[in-house]
Amino acid sequence: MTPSQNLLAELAKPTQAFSKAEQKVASAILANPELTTRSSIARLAQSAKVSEPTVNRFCKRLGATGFPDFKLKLALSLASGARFINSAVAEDDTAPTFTPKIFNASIHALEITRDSVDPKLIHHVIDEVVASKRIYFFGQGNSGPVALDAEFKFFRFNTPVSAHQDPLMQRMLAAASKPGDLFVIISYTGRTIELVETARLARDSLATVISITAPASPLARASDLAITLDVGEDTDEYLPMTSRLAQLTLLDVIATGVTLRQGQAHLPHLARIKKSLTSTRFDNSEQDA
Amino acid sequence: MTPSQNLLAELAKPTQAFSKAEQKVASAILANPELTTRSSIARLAQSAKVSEPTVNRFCKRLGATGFPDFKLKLALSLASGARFINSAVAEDDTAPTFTPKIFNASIHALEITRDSVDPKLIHHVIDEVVASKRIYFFGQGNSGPVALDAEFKFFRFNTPVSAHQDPLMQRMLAAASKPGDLFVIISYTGRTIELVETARLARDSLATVISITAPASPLARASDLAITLDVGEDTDEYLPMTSRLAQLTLLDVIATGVTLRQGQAHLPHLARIKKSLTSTRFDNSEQDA
DNA sequence: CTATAAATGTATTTTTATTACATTATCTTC
DNA sequence: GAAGATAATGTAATAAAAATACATTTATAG
Repeated sequence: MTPSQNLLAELAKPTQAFSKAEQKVASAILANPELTTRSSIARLAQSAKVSEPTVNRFCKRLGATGFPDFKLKLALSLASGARFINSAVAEDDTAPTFTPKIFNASIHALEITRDSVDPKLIHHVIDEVVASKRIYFFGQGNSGPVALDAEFKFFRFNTPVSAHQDPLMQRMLAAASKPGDLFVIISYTGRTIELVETARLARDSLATVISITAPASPLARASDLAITLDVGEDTDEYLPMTSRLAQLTLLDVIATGVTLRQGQAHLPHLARIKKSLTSTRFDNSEQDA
Repeated sequence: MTPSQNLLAELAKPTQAFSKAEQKVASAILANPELTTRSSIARLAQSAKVSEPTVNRFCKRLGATGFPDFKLKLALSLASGARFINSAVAEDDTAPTFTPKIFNASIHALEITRDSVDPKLIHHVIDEVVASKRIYFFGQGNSGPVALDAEFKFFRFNTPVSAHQDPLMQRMLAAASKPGDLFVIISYTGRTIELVETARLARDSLATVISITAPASPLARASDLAITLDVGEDTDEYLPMTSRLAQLTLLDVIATGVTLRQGQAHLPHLARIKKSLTSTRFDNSEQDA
């Protein structure tokens, strides 16, 4: 663990072996870390009621080369992690307070996912997508729109692709599948009975099944490859499903990987698609009152 | 625009009216911004081959109170924005390298949006949602799934809600609308002709139109309230539409705001919805081989 | 060209941070 | 529980860094 990344947490940690004077410094900083990053050593020493060298020693003990370096690291840890400490939405929140909280929660979910995804697995998934002759995206409920979004994204490739939310349709497609078909099943919980059965049907027909779902869930186990997300949510009544964003971004990653794999060969195809949209748009310059 | 948020971009901007000596300072900083945050003014002056006061003036011109403050702001913009400066996906990227790039681009889009959204506007939007008798979410293309996602989200409230992607259906609904109806139109470009016309039809019928779209776009002008997003993308062939994530999160924010506004009154309603889903799921403990 | 203004640099002062060393408190051992 | 040792803290001096005032140069307009 790098001490620079979480200086604030380090300061607040009760297990820290600070001496009396150092304790004072720590609380003075925690009282207003934001201000501290713009203070002089003299000001901080005064507000902590200790001498300046004590502050300096305190900084060095925490891994900084001196006070300025400490301020820098404090500012950085303030910028990254700190905001999340109390980001639960409360009942008395108003627009200015809950708006950043929700954005931060979403950002946090993406950071977690970014740091936990296994690139090797992504690589394998891309292999499967490239090798497939047909792709189906399945999702129900909240994951339905995600599947639909994936359809738009993967439409750029020459492989036929479709998204389905209807359970019966999903079931029929899975039962009628054949080798070379790829099913990408998206489910936050991985416990939707119909989707798990659909996965089994597809695999019985020797199609490939990839899921984006919860770790160690029935769906993950029923798939050939499972990208598992553990964003950990649904606990707070007010905080929304941040997992969709992680799922969407993951699909972006896969689509990008496929694009890169296919190389320049398909760029004309993309250009044609883009061109087909221009007539539906207002010109960038033109006007309407 | 806050100069603190994007110091690096500010430095690199070619339109900046820097004098000769200041130009030197800018390039010296850009050559190694990371090092600059830990340099003294003397060191930077030397490496830029200018005098120390020139550096100091340079800092003040860019909105800092002095050199230390400038370093702080530089460090902050380095912590947030910097990762993205060269995060364009390159043709020789592989899964381990492009995966974090794409996540970072998404995170960046959310950060930008978080910092640019006007909470007052959000407040007004929530007012409209709460006041409405019926809500329609419209989107086409990539924004279609966003509209659909919103439908799921807003379904929790007692107000009837539906999402539509079909242009004809959208048009008919708008034409047949009446006061109390709320149309939320999602469009990244704000230039889709059909959606703009739909917005006008709805307003002609005295319904309310809120759009989530590009600033100063025809759609924004045709709406009662417009939440504008300027994520700035679509330039890189490989990087995906990060704006959808911003749109989705924005809708999360609005939904949360409505939930908070309605208070405890509707919690039983939510509980009933949650309960209705349990029978479709595998039990958390139970198993299947 | 000259007058003027803008830009840059030099030298100085002020502020800030660090170091060396003295003092005080705390702990250990008999 | 007192003497010696050790750690913690503070005082005062020094060094480093930054900002200022002012001089010089360079560009610009008439």
